[in-house]
Amino acid sequence: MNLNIIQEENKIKIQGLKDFEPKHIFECGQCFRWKRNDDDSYTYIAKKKVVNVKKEEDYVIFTNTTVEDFNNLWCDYFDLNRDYGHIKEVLSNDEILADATIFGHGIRILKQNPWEILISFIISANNRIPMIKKSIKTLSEQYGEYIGEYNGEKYYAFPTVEKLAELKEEDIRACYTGFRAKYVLGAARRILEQNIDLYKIKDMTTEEGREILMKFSGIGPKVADCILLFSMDKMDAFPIDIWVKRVMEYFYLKEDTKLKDIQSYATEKFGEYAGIAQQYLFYYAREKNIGKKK
DNA sequence: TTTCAGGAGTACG
DNA sequence: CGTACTCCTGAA
Repeated sequence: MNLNIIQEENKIKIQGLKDFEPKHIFECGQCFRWKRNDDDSYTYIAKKKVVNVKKEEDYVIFTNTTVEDFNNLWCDYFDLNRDYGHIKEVLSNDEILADATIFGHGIRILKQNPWEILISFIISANNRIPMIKKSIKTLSEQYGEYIGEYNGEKYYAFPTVEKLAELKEEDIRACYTGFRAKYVLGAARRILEQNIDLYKIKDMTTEEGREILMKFSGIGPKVADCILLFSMDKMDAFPIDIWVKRVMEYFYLKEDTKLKDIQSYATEKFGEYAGIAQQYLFYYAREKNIGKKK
């Protein structure tokens, strides 16, 4: 992408960034820690940095960062080297996706941290987004490293594997994780004790990765696919949550289709971009309340 | 005011 | 395959 980067004090303005809409990116179900501010900007912490992102007309403004960090960190994090325009064009051969990609035109898949995503999506099981956010926020505030303040809000890193592994189940339960506390603790201890390198899963096939992840107690097919898609570059992983199930049944399949059958239908239809299609469909379904019974 | 249904994937029977 | 798990929201 040909970008024009303008540096101003502690912020940089990027001109010509296509297919980038903060609301679409942060509210399509892939992340839980970006905080929406009153001015429609979003603030977040990653790699021990707090950054604020805002769209203003043709500019995307990154505040509290440098050109260096943008190039080394955020460029990759926001998947800026992937041509979403092309992907949308391919997906638009399907009539439904043609609509969904227009509706969520600024969606990008963030390249998030595998450990944080693994725990976050264990917490997401059978849970609602506001509660998931609350759990992760509390866990970070209690057990993560303090990084800094932005706009009056304190920001903490996500707790390390070691830190979570040494806690008691009640400590984790106190962070509103409910029955998932034992899964969170179990995952941390298992990774530590068996010296599991989550980054190695990136080099495996999606199928192999899914198999490994599902060996964790608390990780089923949906959570495994979220981890693969959101932190391991597996763009063909197709997580089926209640919204995706609804939207797939509403537009393509009959009611009460088995998850396995939805899965294989999506793989066949959307192929290597199934995961990206999933994001457009999820956002479309959730914002428009599609398929939900009254 | 209090009560209770609704919502969400996974483990386990 | 059916059922329990957890706890906040919002309607009754």
